[in-house]
Amino acid sequence: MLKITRKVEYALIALRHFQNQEKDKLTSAKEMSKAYGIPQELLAKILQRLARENIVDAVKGPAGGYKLAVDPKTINMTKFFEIMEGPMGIMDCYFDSGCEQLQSCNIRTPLNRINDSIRSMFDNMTLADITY
Amino acid sequence: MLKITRKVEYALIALRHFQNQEKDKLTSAKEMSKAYGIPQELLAKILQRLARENIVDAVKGPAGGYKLAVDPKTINMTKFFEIMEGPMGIMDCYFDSGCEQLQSCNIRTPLNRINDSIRSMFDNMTLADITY
DNA sequence: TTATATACGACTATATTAGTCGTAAATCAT
DNA sequence: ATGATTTACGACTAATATAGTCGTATATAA
Repeated sequence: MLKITRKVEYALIALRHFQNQEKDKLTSAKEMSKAYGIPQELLAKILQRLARENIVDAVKGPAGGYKLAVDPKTINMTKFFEIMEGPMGIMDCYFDSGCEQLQSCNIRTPLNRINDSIRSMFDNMTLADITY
Repeated sequence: MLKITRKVEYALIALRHFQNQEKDKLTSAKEMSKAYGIPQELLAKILQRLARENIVDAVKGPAGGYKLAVDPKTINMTKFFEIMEGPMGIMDCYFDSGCEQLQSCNIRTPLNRINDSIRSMFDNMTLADITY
């Protein structure tokens, strides 16, 4: 119920890590997984996604690793969550239209309002608000 | 990711139903399950919990059913969610202290802030805001 | 006494999330 | 060149959480 996933959690830990780091210092998935007690393969996949989305830069080879590619101020949290997890809504019918009960549903409108509130809260927040 | 559960969803549908209803009119789980396409046993369990919490009154026997017991204005949403689902927090360590990674965790404080924001948003909302 | 309804715990099924594994490709040092 | 190290990525398995079902008991109106 209204929980963020580990995928998001680990991504935030990683991003915050980069911030506490010299600007262009690389950190490998291995180092980081040790430092924070996160399964290495899982963290690796998460860093890979962040790299694909150009939030971090990846450098291959020995002494390779990852570093921040952008200023965290420029990435809003709604976008960030949706990069990591796909559409963010407290109920599926915010995006999906495949709900059988739509006819008889009497709570769609108020839940949409709540949804909008949560989204706008995260819209008005950037990665920097979390990683600083 | 940040989803409400069907348990909560069905509970809200039920409560809204009662509001659109004559004040003391009883509705059985069976009727309601038909009207909204919700599995009867599941809805029944949810109504039973609402009854246990004195949010609705239950009347047994033929022609029995449920009706609102309180003014929805008097129940705040945080409390309501926690009645239905237990502790509400975007991460477990908001309540639990059993996290192995606490030492190295670098995102607890900012996530707590977000959590507080969400909770206070729901604290400032009553059931009536959803069921009207 | 029968039919209907709530009460409730135990159980099963399904979906989501978390984590692992195998393999490929880039890169650096020797 | 070759081996060690690291990213890249999809397929797979494991664990957990959510959704839904079932059996049985109890109350009550007709």
